[in-house]
Formats: sequence, C-alpha cells, structure tokens
Amino acid sequence: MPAQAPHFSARAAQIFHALSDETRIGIVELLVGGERCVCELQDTLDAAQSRLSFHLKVLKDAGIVNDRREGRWSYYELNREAFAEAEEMVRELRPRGRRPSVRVAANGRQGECCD
Amino acid sequence: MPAQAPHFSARAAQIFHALSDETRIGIVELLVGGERCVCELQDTLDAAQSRLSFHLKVLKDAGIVNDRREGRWSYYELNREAFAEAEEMVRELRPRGRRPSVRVAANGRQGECCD
DNA sequence: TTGACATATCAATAAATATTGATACGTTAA
DNA sequence: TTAACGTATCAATATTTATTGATATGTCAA
Repeated sequence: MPAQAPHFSARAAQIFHALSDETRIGIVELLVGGERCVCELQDTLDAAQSRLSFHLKVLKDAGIVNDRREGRWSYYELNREAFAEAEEMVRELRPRGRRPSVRVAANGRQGECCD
Repeated sequence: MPAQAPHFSARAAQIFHALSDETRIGIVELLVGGERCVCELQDTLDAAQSRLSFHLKVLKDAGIVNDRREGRWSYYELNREAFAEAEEMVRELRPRGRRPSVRVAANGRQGECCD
C-alpha cells in the first residue's frame, strides 16, 4: 500500500508551509481567542498593511483562516477543520511501532544496506 | 500574558518549515516504519544524492530526524519528541473557546473596529 | 594500499517567497 | 458627491530556499 493518499504530501506541505513563518504564527496566535479585524492585527503586529494582507492570503489559501467582510472592515478567524487536519497529519507522520532491537536493514539482510 | 513563550513562534516556524516540502514529507513517510539507510531513501525517492542529503539536513537541523553512521552507511530515523512537539504546537494554535454569538470587536465596541 | 563506494558539503544557479511602495476598489462620513 | 478610510492587489526588488554538479572525506574490499 502507498504510505498515504496521493495528495497527502501536497496538502501537508501546503498546511505546514502556511505555518512555517513567524509572522503567520503571530497572526494565528492572535486569532486563537476568536475573530479579529485586520486593523487590530495590524496594530498589534506592527506590520505594514500590504505585508499583513499577503500573509493573511497565504493562510487563507491554505484554508487555515476564513474571512468575512463587514462594511470597510475585514475579519479573520481560524478554521477549526484545518487544525484538525494538521493534527491528524502530524499523527500520521509520527513514528509508529518500535525499531527492531536487532537492527535489520530494510532489504532483509543484517548490517548491510546497498548492493 | 504573552500568547506564547518568547521562542515559541521561532521553533514552530522551524518545525513546520521542515515539514513544508513534499520531498521531505516523502522522506518522513518512508521513516514512519522505522530507521532507513540513506541509499534506500535514495532508491525509493529517486532523488539525486546531494538533493536528498540537503533535505535530510533540513530535517535533522529541525530535530525531526536523528542519524547514525555505521561504516559507510548512514541511517536516519524519526525523532518521536519532535512529533510530540509538533502535535502540541498545533494544539496550542488551534482555536479555543467559542466565538461570541453577538459579535464584539476586540476593542469592546460592537460593530466598530479601528478608530 | 589502492580503488570503488556511501555520504556530506560546497559553489553556482535557479526557483520560490517575502517585502515594499504604489495604486485600485468598495464603503462610509461629511 | 466628495474625501478619507480599510483593505486587497500589483510590480519591483530583496531574501530565502532548493537544485545541480563537483569535490572532499571516511570506509571497506580487493
């Protein structure tokens, strides 16, 4: 069997990439408590407006956040599903079972590896 | 209180960055069942040697894998701690509590946001 | 001891991402 | 209406990350 469904690695890479930047982690931290307006994020993070907008788009494209417009304000909130997905991915990538106590190469021979 | 310990976001970014590439996800998938020799990874992933070595280094620098040398072979395995750490990070970034049913801006005023 | 091997590292380049400043667009207050 | 506002998007540039081919290093077999 394949290790994972065909697009698992692409989706995993996308989610983890969205979380691989300190500014974006900062945004997520601010959203942990609930929905926030872009202008609040801007004040708190002290980030230039277009820069913040760029990072919000990365998060949105990865499905990490949802947005909502209200008049001239935009509100962002975390998407619970994406976090469930991320947690599940970490679990699926995590080491399973135990290493054999006697080391056996995957080709079945002990202490040898390549031909 | 700060949302997280001072280096949380740096460490989170590092771990997630290590997992943000399809080739590296592929490597991790191969290691899920236990330790593997570099040459096996090379055959299975069909990746150029220096390319594979580069990605293994990214994973190693992030603490995702440990390596071991035996004669002329190198073996890599997943580091359980890093996955526990990653899982915990996802949990800490995940939305908590409930959004207020009546929307209130963080500045306490309803329906308003910025000054 | 010499030569082939497994792997890491390096330098050059390519490709992807991020930052910045400018502009565009819808919305609201005056 | 018009002007200021909040936000998104774009183009140019800077920065980071990945790939490639070459070389270095330690190890083992002949």
